[in-house]
Amino acid sequence: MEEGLSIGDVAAATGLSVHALRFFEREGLFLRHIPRSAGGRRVYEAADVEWLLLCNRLRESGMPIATLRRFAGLVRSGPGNERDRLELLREHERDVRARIAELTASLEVIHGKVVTYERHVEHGTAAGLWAPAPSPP
Amino acid sequence: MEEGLSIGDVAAATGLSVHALRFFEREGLFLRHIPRSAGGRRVYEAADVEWLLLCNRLRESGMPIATLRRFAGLVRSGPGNERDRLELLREHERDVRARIAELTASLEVIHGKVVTYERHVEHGTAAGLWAPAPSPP
DNA sequence: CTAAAATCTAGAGTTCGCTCTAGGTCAACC
DNA sequence: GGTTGACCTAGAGCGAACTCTAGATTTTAG
Repeated sequence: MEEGLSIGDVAAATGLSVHALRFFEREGLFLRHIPRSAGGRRVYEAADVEWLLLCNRLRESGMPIATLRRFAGLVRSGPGNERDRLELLREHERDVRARIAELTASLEVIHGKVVTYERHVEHGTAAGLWAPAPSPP
Repeated sequence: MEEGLSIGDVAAATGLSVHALRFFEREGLFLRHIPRSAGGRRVYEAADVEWLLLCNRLRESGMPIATLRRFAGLVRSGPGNERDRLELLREHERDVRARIAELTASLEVIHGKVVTYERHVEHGTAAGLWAPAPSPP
């Protein structure tokens, strides 16, 4: 057992499938070319896993692959473009905040419906319910 | 100009495209069969628009079309299944809260990155930045 | 009356983000 | 040394949710 992680190790460590890892590589989402062993297998390092964990955060928070690729490209091309990286991250932060606000607004509507239905189920009050013939939403 | 809204009116009122409205109909997302005019055109009513606005909220908050179809089916089949509707809505509310929590957690990580880059850009501190050769994330 | 705009149906096409298959090679265990 | 299991490449396939096309009809405006 040498230094270096197999694709299976990385999959286990990141929650990504081996298919997804090969896909990420094709998409140019890594910070470096992943070297191969004598037998042609990918050999990863801990830093790759850390990067992938950040990628997971960015993906989970709704960043599209294309944007992630841009960010990876900026990081890959080394120091000097930190302003660009900052701008990209700030924009994503704005998007995430907007998405949270939107979800919170929807949540209030949905919770209102839940409360209405709870009252209906418990007290037989039908006011505010959607129904085809008798009562509306 | 009689009672009844054209598909274009409903598109304008809901923000959905006319294509999407026809698609929604094929998918069984309406609470009733939308009647046609003498010339074969869809004739909607205000209640359809209200339902679509709720659909928009549910869709924006991440409810899949399949679930929306189940909900529409419950409402369509009239009184008697309010417990099922309540359960469906509660489950969705749980999903939305979970999604908000996930986004909030990611937001903290992202905001941390933003702060790190801000410090770097303003003070030349590179600690905590991803870079290929010199400095890691 | 005519030309343009809106609508119709049926079905094909698109985008995103993987996921899976086929047909191998390579490595690890007993 | 053989057989299982992990891995390889290239490329096809998939599910979700629309979106668009084609070709015909209908409505509206001038």
